[in-house]
Amino acid sequence: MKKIEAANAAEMPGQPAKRNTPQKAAVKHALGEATGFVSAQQLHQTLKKHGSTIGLATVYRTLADLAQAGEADSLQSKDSEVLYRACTTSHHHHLICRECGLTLEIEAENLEKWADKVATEHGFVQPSHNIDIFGFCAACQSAKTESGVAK
Amino acid sequence: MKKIEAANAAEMPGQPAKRNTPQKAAVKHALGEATGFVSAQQLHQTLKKHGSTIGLATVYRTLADLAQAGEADSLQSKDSEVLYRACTTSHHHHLICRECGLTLEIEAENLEKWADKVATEHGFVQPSHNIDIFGFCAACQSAKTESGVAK
DNA sequence: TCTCTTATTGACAAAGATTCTCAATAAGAC
DNA sequence: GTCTTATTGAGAATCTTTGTCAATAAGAGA
Repeated sequence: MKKIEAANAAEMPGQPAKRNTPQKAAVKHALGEATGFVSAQQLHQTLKKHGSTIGLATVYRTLADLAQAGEADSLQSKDSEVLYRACTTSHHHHLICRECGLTLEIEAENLEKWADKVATEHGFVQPSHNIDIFGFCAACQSAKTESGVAK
Repeated sequence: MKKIEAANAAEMPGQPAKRNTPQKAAVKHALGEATGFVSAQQLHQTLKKHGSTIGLATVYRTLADLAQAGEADSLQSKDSEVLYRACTTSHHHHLICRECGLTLEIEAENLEKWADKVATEHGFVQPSHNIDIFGFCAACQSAKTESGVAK
């Protein structure tokens, strides 16, 4: 509590200089390893299973940071928990298997334009959108059919 | 606990015959009155304000039923709570104001086709999708500009 | 390399939404 | 009217997520 007026010019206001820690690296790595969307809880379990002593709060904090930095996408599951996934930073959408969680990134330039157009037509500004497609992937589909669980 | 083997043939399996109650009607009515998406908590507050003694659990149960019956649409808010809205049972999407919650129903036939096509192309079956557009409606926009809170 | 500031961490508490439990009530059929 | 049982309300219980705070350690400078 000695230097008060030092950090006033060199840094972004409100961004106090991030530090690289093994915990962040671990979360990032674990997220990259996951095949589809995973919850913070799941990620925490996985990390512990691999010997990490990382705290649950840290996992939440790191995921929130990644999501804000655009390095992860988030999504609400049916069970009211938030799921995360490592992603490219460019804008895109997802095709997600309801059974196994397999996730494909899809692009849809026309869709972006359509969404913006609809918003503008109705007088809305700063439009953003949520577009995700769900279904059963080929593998899960045949697995289901074979076991006779046809709806 | 006397008759055990009676209800085996006449009723749908697992659907024990719904009953009409004033509580259900009240929830349904309150949901219809709301202008945009509302949470179960909000709805419960509203109902209490109007003199109803309905329980919170009942509101949750009723909303879940309505959503399942296709009479209400649900949506996850940023604060990890589920929002509901009375809707037409036909398939549609929403254009939602981030500020005041004003909600417009929009149709997009081409979009439906596109979503199904993308899913099919990647081997996915039984496709469904989540498409919602957010933005600031004209009213909220001008309110913001006038108060000088331009981003 | 050593020191110093302070961002970050981990353990736990706390908040908040949703679900569960269960005795009491009342809808609908006979 | 009677009876069965779906439904209700109140509160407990559960679950996810966020906040708190002392202890730790990353990174810059000496």
